Amino acid sequence: MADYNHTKIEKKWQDKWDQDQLYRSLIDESKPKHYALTMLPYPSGDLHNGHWYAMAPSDAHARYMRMKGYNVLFPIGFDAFGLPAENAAIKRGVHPKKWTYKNIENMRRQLRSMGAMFDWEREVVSCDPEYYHWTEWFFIQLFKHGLAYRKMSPVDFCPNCNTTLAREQVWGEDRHCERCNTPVIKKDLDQWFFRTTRYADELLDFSPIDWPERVQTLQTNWIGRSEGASVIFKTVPSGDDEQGDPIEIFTTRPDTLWGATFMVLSPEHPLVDKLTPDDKKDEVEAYKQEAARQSDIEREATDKEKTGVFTGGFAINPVNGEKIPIWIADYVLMTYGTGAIMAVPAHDERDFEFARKFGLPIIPVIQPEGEPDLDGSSMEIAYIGGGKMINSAQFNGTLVNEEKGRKNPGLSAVVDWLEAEGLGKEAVTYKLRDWLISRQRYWGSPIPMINCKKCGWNPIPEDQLPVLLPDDIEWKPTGESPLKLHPTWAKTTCPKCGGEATRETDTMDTFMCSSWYPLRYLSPGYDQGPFDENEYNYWMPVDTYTGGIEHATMHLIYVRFFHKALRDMGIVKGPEPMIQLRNQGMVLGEDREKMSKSRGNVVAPDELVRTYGADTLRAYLMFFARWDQGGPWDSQGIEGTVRWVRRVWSLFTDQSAPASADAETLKSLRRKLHQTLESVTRDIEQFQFNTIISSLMELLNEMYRAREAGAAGTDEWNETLEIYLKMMAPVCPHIAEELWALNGKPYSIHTQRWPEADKAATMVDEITLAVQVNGKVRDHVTVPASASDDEIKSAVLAAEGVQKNLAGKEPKKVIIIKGKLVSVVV
RNA sequence: GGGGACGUGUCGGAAUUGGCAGACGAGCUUGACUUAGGAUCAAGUGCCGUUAGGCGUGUGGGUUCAAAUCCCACCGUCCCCA
Repeated sequence: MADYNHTKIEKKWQDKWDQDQLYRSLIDESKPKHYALTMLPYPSGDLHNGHWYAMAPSDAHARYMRMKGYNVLFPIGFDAFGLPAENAAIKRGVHPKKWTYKNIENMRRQLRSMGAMFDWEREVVSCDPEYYHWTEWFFIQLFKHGLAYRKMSPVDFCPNCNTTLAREQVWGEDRHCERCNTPVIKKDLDQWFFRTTRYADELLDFSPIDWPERVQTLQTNWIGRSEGASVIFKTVPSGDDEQGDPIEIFTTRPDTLWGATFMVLSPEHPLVDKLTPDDKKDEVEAYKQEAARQSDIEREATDKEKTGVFTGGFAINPVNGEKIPIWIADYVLMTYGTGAIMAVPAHDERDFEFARKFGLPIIPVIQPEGEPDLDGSSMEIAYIGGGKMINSAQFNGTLVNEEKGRKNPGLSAVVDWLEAEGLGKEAVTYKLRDWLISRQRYWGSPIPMINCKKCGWNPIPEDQLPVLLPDDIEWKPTGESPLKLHPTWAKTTCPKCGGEATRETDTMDTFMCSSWYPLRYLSPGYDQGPFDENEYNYWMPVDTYTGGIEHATMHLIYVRFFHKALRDMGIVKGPEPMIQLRNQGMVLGEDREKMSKSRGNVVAPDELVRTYGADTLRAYLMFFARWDQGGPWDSQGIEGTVRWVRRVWSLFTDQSAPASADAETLKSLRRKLHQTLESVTRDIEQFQFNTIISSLMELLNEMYRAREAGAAGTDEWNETLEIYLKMMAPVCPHIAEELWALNGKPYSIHTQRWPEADKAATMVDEITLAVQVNGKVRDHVTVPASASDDEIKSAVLAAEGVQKNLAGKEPKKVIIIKGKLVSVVV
């Protein structure tokens, strides 16, 4: 038999599968559907090992589902808008469009070399006008339903490059520009937002979906729901009786209102200037400047030395009429709650530190039961726990526990009272913010909006979509959207009054493109809408979604928000777009660092495919680490997988040994086969790819031994060969197909049914039990599988190792774990 | 600072979720074949010990007949925080 030539075999079958449209996925009502989706790549130009690591196992799972009898859709496409294309244009003068499509061309070739079951007829490219037509259309639908709105918002801006920066272009603790290292500043621009916050509560409900606990935790923290109350404080700016603007605060602890001894505003709070008398202005202004320089994480860090400035203004605590000073401090963020807090130093760590540092009064209002009375002047730390309310007028004695929100009796009672008195109301805030989608960029989907001096902002009529990106653009990093500098593009007429008007020149965040791409795969050429209803009804929702966990708080929230918004507009159905989510880990370089060109630790899959073949690379990627954890690449380690594939080849192509095996050999071969089938089936369903390969290796070793014992040619042997290839097919599709054909089986192995394990074959006649005496293994006994507890017990007590260790004593207890071990307690 | 994940041989990892720790593979050692070996095949490989046996899943404690797995404290590593 010929040697294993992976290059020839892989080419041969890829061509044949292509020609036969083996992976074309069409609606087939006679079969259950399975929509398997892997996150679409950004066309950076080179498919890296991370892509293979994500996609090859996903493909194996999709192939398994197909063999299980599902009609499987496993599409692929390109998330093709984005900043790198524009950077290439600025640096090298290549047009983003040209750069992107050239990269896509190369990546298509690389993706094909993987031998995945992608249906290429369904490929989508998000920068195609046929695609972004509908990205724009969705924007208009969101706008029409009040989910898109315009608001002033700060952007990161590099004063040296004179340009707005994306978040990923801002680096380091000091937040500097990636290109020139200048610290960035904030600049306010009018921008478009989507109302993700409207869905905050629904996004917290994961009950309809099977997503990893970790992603649920990340999203829950990101959304950051907290229950409490909003309370209005009146102000007296200069300390006399003159009425100032009221300040609304949000607190999760309204039960501690009586302990509020001062108030803290975020330095950015709009009322700061009004509250500050002239003699304090310089000091306050200086502090504001300083605070603006820091990141939110730094500002919120509780281990940081507290800083702040007294504004000179005062507020009236509405529950007791006390006049309390208003400070500003960087630990209060304008972006959370109302940007203002009441400070209760006795019961909040940060307020406590602040009060101690600046000598502000500390009044305990919660007394822990069974403890000495708290004393504000001698307390060493804030008391956070529950207890009885004190110093709180009519609420004295009310119980406060550690629960949050309404579940806390004291808190609930105070909220009811605040509402009855008109002093405040129950409130919920979220850390989640509305999604800012404007980008001052060229290479993105245009925002299909027109601004008219008379009629304001209106969407472009839908029959005029898509708004096309112009090709003739100049590349100057000016800080403005390149579209703004185009001489004619922005000039248009108002769709309402027909007068002169201008187009929106910002483009959309590319997460907008990826928020709906599963829908476009359904019918990529469809021009009557974003997708064909028939295809939708058959395929959606996505059954299995795979990709990196790094998208947990971005793409994976946006895609859920988007679906829920579309559902409320009647465009899609169901509570969620993706039922099952599984995340792979990351392949690190051999130096255990993240792979990157600058570190020079990148492993190129093209080269590995050339050397070892796609099948071996696929198998090794599944074998070398836990899929959900990832790990460092080991260029030596792949040799084990190389040997395995070669040994498979060699066993299947050389079966010349005679058939003269004894019954026990054949029985145990068959037992191992069906045990392996059970574990491989279980593992593939649980995305535990590494143990699939180990099980197949173990079975192969057993097969070699059985062949040595003369098993070749027997029925059991032939059954083993057939099932072995079927189990191997999802992992190594090419070699499985080749050996299948060489063994004279009907094309294609990939349309075969996944075999069912023969439960009876996995059973053993005799079982060997480990025997423990006082927790230590002292002997083993072999008993018939059908032995009763009494029979096992007498066999165990007769065993030499047990006798020896009992030393004549009577066992107190004998615990029998069926099929495993027996524990004798003396 | 907060939130989360993790810690098993020289290395990657396994352990059917409380039941014989170290499957499978890499590496290493020895041997066979060989002009040759970075090919292939065979045997061995957690630590201590000549054996009997003892010890062993980051450290210390606890629960249990039984703990890598559950609980508590500590140490360490990694990830996330618009």
